[in-house]
Amino acid sequence: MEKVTIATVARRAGVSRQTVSNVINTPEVVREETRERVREAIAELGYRVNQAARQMRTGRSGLIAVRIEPARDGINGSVLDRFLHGLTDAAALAGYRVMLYTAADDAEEITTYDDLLSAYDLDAFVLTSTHHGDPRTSWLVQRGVPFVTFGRPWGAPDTHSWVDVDNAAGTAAATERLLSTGHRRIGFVGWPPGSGVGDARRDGWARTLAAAGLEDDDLSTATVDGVDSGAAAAQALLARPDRPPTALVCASDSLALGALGAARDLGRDCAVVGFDDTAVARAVGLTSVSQPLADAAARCVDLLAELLDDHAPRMPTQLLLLPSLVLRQTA
Amino acid sequence: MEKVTIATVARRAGVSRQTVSNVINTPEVVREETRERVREAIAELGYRVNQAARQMRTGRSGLIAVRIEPARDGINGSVLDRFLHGLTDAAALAGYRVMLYTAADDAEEITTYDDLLSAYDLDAFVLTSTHHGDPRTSWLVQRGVPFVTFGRPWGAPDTHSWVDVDNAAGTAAATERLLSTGHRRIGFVGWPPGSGVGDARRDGWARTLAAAGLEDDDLSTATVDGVDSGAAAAQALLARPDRPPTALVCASDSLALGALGAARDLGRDCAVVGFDDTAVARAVGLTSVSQPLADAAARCVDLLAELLDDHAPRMPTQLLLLPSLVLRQTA
DNA sequence: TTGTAGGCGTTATCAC
DNA sequence: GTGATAACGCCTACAA
Repeated sequence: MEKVTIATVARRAGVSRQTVSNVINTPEVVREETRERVREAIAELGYRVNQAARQMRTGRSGLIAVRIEPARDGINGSVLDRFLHGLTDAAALAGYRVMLYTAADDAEEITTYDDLLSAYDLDAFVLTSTHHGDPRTSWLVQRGVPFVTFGRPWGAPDTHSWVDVDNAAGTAAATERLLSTGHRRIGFVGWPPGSGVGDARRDGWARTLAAAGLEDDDLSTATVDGVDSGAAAAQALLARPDRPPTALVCASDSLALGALGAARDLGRDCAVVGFDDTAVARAVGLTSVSQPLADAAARCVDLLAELLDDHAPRMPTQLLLLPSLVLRQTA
Repeated sequence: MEKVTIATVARRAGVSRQTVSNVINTPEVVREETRERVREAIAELGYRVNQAARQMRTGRSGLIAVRIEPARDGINGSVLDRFLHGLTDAAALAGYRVMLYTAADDAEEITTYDDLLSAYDLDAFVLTSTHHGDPRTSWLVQRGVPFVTFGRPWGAPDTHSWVDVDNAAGTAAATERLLSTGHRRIGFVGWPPGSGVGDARRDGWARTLAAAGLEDDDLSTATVDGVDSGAAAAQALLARPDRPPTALVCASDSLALGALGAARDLGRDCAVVGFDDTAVARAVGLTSVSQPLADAAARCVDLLAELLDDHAPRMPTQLLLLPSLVLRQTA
């Protein structure tokens, strides 16, 4: 089986190479009859455009790069993986492929951008885990590299397109659910202030309680993420002598799992809601807020496709997606 | 900043383009003095080879493809993700990049091979989740596409290189641990026979008990994977009127988590060991067998590098890696 | 609407 | 040991 090039197709269809190229890239410019003939030849021969050759001419590779992170504490790491899967799917549909890279920190990641860009002519990047003072976005903006972030640019101006999940809406929904099932003293176990995501999750809880006239800052506690620290924090809240909470909204499934254990140890009946709908939540029947990760990934690809779709540079677009509450046994 | 090509470097170093190419690809053929001069020029200009151009000439892209699967039941899905991370790292070290693709089934995956191969000139594939009667390997062998599998070719002859983890050794270690802590009636909660992995995990348990003169087939039960089914299976075992087991080895963390719950519900003290050391195991303090995934990934890259390293086609290599037992509270 | 001519950056071949 | 030349497959002018 010889290599099938545009020339093979041209010969088979009795046209020039250029016409074949036109059929592929700008079909509207070719007469219908010719177009059909060429298409048949393409199908018969099983011709596929050679990306490398196309890339040489156009400077575009059809490749999108995204960083795969080590599964941090593991329990919440699966979020990125689900996003990755969605991204690969959506990208394939739009005619792109996903390339992976790793990096230990922001600086190393920037070095990798440089590498990837000059060696592979990457079309775009998808950044995850954005944070305050993120040096990656400014680096990319400065060189005019197309990119989208999954996660808003915390503290920085909205100069690029991004997709994010409305974390506050998630904890708000959780809190409302608890209110609707009769709870009146609803606590919150969250992270130390300063992380955009963590603050938003706390806000959703606080805002909802305030709207119900039930706000009480004493019901909120902050700690580093983890099962043990979640247990300790919940224990402190539940052991209060005066009117302890009967339900807890948690900033992560790890914290929620700890809270669940603390309640059990104290022999207390306490409703608990986690965040991220991880495998752990599914396994232990924990009610949890679920991020629409496949959807978020698809939107990232949409925005990227828009960015890469030649034509005028349009305004950066921001998308805030709503999470959903997965009801299980704990709330 | 102009595009830096091999010609720019050649001009700067005062040599021809070909000499620069030689310095990059076959340095030993260039005189040391010249080589140094060229290397300096490369560094000064920040030159990088253009993969697309190289690929056009050599037909090799420096890309390895691997399939990313949906996080199946989720609880065990993280295994693939950890492998993926290791693969990306190891590949980068060896000068390769990892490209992702998805596929709903084997047939679709084979179609994707065809696509990827003809459009992107992929250098090789890494297959995971091998199974009995896997059509993918024969397809690849037939066309001479280099590949390595993570998972042995169940039932098929060893015609290609693979890396796998010795599942039986994992459950054997778990069983030995339980024996050494005084348990004598050790049960097994596994999957229905027929899956290579599941059968191997059962074998390790059975073999170890037999060696201790304690074999008892009645202590083994099989069920589909999942927390609930694990709970049911463990419950059946533990509720036996005559000498029920005091410890359980499980084929997965999901099953183990179920077993843990069943024991608690029955008010029974029962040691439990899971398999795969997932986030859930870490979260609930479950002792579990851990696969050396980063190592496995690195070995896959080693084998691939060997395969791609020009020269004579050498014998396929098979690597069986030993898992380790992560001790936590449950055993 | 279709065809022809060049060139993208690299490496293989073959002189020098 | 080094340099000139051609070719990989495609796309973008421009000419017909």
